[in-house]
Amino acid sequence: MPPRSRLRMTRQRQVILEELRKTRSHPSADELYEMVRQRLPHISLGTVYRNLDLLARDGLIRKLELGGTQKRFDGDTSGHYHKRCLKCGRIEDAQVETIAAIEDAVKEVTDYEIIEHRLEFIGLCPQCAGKRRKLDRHQ
Amino acid sequence: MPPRSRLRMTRQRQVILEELRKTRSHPSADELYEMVRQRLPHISLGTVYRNLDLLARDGLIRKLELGGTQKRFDGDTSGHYHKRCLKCGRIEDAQVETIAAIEDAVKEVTDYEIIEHRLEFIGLCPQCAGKRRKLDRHQ
DNA sequence: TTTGATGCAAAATATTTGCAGGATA
DNA sequence: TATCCTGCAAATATTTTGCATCAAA
Repeated sequence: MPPRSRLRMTRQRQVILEELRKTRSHPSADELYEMVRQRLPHISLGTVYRNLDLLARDGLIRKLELGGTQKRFDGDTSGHYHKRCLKCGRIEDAQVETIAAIEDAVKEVTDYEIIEHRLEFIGLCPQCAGKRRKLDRHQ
Repeated sequence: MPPRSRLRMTRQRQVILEELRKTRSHPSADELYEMVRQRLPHISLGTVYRNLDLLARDGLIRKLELGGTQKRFDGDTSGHYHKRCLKCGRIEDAQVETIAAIEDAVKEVTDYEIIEHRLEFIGLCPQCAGKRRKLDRHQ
């Protein structure tokens, strides 16, 4: 039997996990740091980074490696896709079913051992698309 | 008519473009810097970064925002997917057709203006998978 | 010539880590 | 009580930028 997780459920870890699960905004480490600081004013950013990494390794959360300069985190570990706004960087869940069969074609032709896949839709969120249209009209 | 690109084809820019198109390895900025330095020993890393950004904006190359800490660059701008090794970080092209229809379902239910999608297959490359199997056997 | 581009170095961003003291199981 | 964890600060890693000079068109 594989060794159980050795993670202690410290106050900091618990609050980080709760705050991340409470939001749908896929926050970056420093955004989450600000959220957590409302409840634990003395927590350090280093602790947030360390815990996000440990929680992700443990499968309790997901570390997202999408566009932008910062990594983002997702409290929802169920398989799902994301959509991302090119202009404001917002990331939301895509409301479509995951496609299990999508890996089949690759598995047939590749020498890789495929473990999972990631699908991301890229475009403009309603707000940013609206702004752009207005600008287009006037320019 | 949209304004033509204002990019001057400097020696540095040209060599960066050539070296990137010459490889299939999706190099990071500093890897490309080393490659380019073989031909232009005095080029600076800042110039490489600046040019990669400009060339990507201009659509001559692609900036890849995949896993890992560094951004990677692709001289092949045709639509294609990638596979990535979890262990060594290698990124290769996935030899499967792109699925144009994949955006249809999202477009139906989303308020986003979808421009493109990105699909990535994640797993272990043959070398790393092989190593792992060997380790498994002996441990 | 005009104006975008370069090299250099410093700055900005994002993340990781060493360490001494503290908390969890 | 044995470890694992935390806060703090320093260290890394990656990318961007100001500026004087250079070079493409």
